[in-house]
Amino acid sequence: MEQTDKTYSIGELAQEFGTTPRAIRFYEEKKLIKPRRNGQGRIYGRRERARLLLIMRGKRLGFKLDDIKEMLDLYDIGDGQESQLRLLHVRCLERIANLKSQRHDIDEALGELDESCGMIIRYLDDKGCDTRDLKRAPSQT
Amino acid sequence: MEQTDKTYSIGELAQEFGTTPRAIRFYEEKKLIKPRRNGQGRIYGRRERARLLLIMRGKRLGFKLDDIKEMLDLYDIGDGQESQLRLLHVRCLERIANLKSQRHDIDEALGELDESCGMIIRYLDDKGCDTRDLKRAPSQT
DNA sequence: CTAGACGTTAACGTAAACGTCAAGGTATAC
DNA sequence: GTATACCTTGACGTTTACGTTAACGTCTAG
Repeated sequence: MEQTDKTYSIGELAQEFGTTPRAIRFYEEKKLIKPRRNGQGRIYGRRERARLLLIMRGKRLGFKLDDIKEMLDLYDIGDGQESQLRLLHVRCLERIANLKSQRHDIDEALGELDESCGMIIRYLDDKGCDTRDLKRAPSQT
Repeated sequence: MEQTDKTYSIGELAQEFGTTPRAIRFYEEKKLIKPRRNGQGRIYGRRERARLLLIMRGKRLGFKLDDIKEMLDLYDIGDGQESQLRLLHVRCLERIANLKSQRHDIDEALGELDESCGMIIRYLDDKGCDTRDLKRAPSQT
């Protein structure tokens, strides 16, 4: 029989997820997690670990903690699933639209910046300055 | 002879640049602009208007006010120009790298989000739910 | 016994760019 | 005179996700 009830300390989880104890306590303060208690100490089980995983993922995707909390809460009720998944789907679409808009803004800014660089170089060239060093590393990445 | 010394009130400039008087005063507080005074009233001339233009442009490009201030200050000294333009060039390159990195993060998030949407739909499909409405508007924009 | 390593709560600090009062001056229109 | 619109300074509020003390408890090694 395997031990299926492994538990973790706050420090362990922090390391595992590349964050800090402070952050994890913060999530608790924000009601995203609710670990068991051993007196004053916190004990995290598989369930809490899983939630943390979802939290970190949500953060990577750029959701706010409030949004993540909403999703987790839905997941918790876990009954009618369908409407919950639909809401999740909506949230994802919203986020996608948001990100696409951001990417668009970034592309525009990149365009302007590229122009600016060009203008600067041309200006310096005209003045007879040495601009060879500025011409390295064009637009890549 | 044309009147080459047109002046503006704070409200006029705010409107023209699609911002608010509060914001413009804030830029002053941050030493980005220094309008003349008529007693307690602020008077903006062409020079100030031009600076505001640069500020708004800087903001569009995602520079922080501190960075913008640095650039404006350089522009002000306006003597050795060359080293100043070089610094400006560096700032632009930095910003470009930054934005490209951001865009990369966004693309990754978009990938994950797209997957998520797919998973949700497949899951609901499997459960025999009607997902036709979720399938509209795929990935465009 | 004592030092370390880890944990705890509580509460204030931080960054960025303004928003939002409060409380009043000034100038124009009627 | 008075209503109206625009201006002023000053100062605290907002948002988000924690960081950073302070001051103290707990457990294990030596």
